[in-house]
Amino acid sequence: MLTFSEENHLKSIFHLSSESESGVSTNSIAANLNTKASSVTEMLKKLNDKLLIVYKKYHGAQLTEKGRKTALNIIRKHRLWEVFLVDKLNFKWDEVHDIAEQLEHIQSEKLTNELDKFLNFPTKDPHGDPIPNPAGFIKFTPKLKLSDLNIGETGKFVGVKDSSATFLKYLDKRQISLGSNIKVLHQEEFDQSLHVGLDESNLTISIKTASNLYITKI
Amino acid sequence: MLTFSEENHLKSIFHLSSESESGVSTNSIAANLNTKASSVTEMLKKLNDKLLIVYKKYHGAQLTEKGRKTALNIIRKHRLWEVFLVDKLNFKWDEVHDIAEQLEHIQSEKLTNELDKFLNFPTKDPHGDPIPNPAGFIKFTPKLKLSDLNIGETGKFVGVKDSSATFLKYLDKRQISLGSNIKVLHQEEFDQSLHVGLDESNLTISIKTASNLYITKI
DNA sequence: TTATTTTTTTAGGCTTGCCTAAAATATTTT
DNA sequence: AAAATATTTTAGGCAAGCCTAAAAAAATAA
Repeated sequence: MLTFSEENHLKSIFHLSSESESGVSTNSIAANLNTKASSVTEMLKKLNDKLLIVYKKYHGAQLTEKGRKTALNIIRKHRLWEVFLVDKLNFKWDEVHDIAEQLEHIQSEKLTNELDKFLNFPTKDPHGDPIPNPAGFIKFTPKLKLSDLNIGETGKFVGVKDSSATFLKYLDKRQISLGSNIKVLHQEEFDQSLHVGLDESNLTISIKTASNLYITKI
Repeated sequence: MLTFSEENHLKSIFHLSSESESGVSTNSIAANLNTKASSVTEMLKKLNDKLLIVYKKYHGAQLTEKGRKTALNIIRKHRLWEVFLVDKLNFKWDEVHDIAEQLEHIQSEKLTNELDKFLNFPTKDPHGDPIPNPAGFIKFTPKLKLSDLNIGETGKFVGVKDSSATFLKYLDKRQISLGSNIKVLHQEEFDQSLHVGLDESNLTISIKTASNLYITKI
C-alpha cells in the first residue's frame, strides 16, 4: 500500500519519462509536483527501496516494471473517473482534473473494473488521452500537432497537449472540440498564425494554440 | 479544509452522540476509530480550537452546529457513494462500506450534488440509513427493533443496527432483505428465539439477530 | 468519605512528508 | 582543463498524527 505522495511521485515520473529517454531529474519532478528538490530526493530513495524505481544519486529516476504498472494503474483510475464525471455527471472537460486527482487514489480493484464496465470500456478520456487496460497496457498514438501539418492538409483533432482549464475553456469558446476535422488553409508569415477550416467556418489560430492541439492526419 | 483524521473524528462523534445525550467520551471515540485515547485527546483539542466541537477536559466532546453540519456532509457523501456502488456498479450491500470510507473524503460540492441527482435523490442508503440533504438535514425514523414486537405483530424490515459484512452476508443467506414484511409468530421460552413468517415461508431467528433488525410496525 | 479502580490527560518519542541552508557533485563556459 | 554555474544531496528543523508510560482527575466501591 502506497501513500498518496508516493503515488503522485510515481505518476509524475511516468509523465516526465515520455519526454526524456534516460532518468527523470529530481528538479523536474519537484517542479511538476510543486515541491522542493530535497523532498523529492527523499522520496526517490524510498521508491528505490520499494523497487518501484531505479534511482542513482545525481542521475535521476527510472520506473521499474513494477513502478510502471503501478503508475499506469493510477492513470487508469484518473482517466476513468474523468470519463465518469463528464459522461454521467454533466461535468465539462475543464472541470474534471482536480477531482480525478483525488479519486485516482481510491483503492479497490473491483471498483475500478466495475466503473470501467459501467462506462462501457472507454479507450480515451475527455481530453483524448488513452486509458490503460487493467494489465497496464496503454495504446500510444503518435503525437502529431496541428502546427506540424502543411498547407492544404487536414487533421482530426484528437487530443490536447496543454490540458489546463484555461486552454480548454478557450477551445470551448472557439468551438473547437474533440473529433472535429481541421484543414490548414494558409499560414501568416508575420506571426505564423494559421487560417484553418473547421466544419463550415474559417478560423484564425495562433501558432501557440496550434502546437497544443494533437491531430491525426486524414 | 479538514484532514481525513479530523473528518473521521467528527463522524465518530456524530455517530456516538446519538447514544449518549451529553458529551461523547474520549475512550468511546478511540474504540470507534481503532486508535488510542491519548491520540483522541489531542484531536479533540484541535477540533475545539476550530470551533467544530465543544470540548472540556475530562468531560468529553459535543458537536457545535458547524461540526454537526460538517459531519452530516461526510455522512451524506458516504451514503450516496454506497448507493452508487450498489445501484450502478453491482456491489452487494456488504461490500460497500470500506470503499465509501475512502470516497466520503473527496472534496467537491458539485460532485456530491451531481451524484445525488444522477442517483435520483435517494433518501436511504443500501442498509436503510437516511441520507442527509445538502443543507445537513437528516430524517430520523424511530428505531424499533424486530425484538420489540409482540407476538402476532408484523414489521417491515427497514434497516440494520449491525452493518458488518458478516451480519449482512448472513441475512443474504437467510434471504432476509430490506423491505420484507416479517410477522412474529412465536417466541421460544428457552432461548428467546423468534419464529417468524417472511414472505411465504417460516424462519427461526435468534434474539441477537432480531435485535439487529430495524423495522417499522405495520 | 476514604480507598480503589477506571478514565483521561500529559509528557515524551517515533514516522512521514515537507521545508531551508549548506555541502557535494555535475555541467557548462571560458 | 580550470572556473563558474547549475543541480542534487545532506543536514537539521517543523507539523501532523500516531504511540507508550506516567500522572491527574473522575467514578465507583468499601
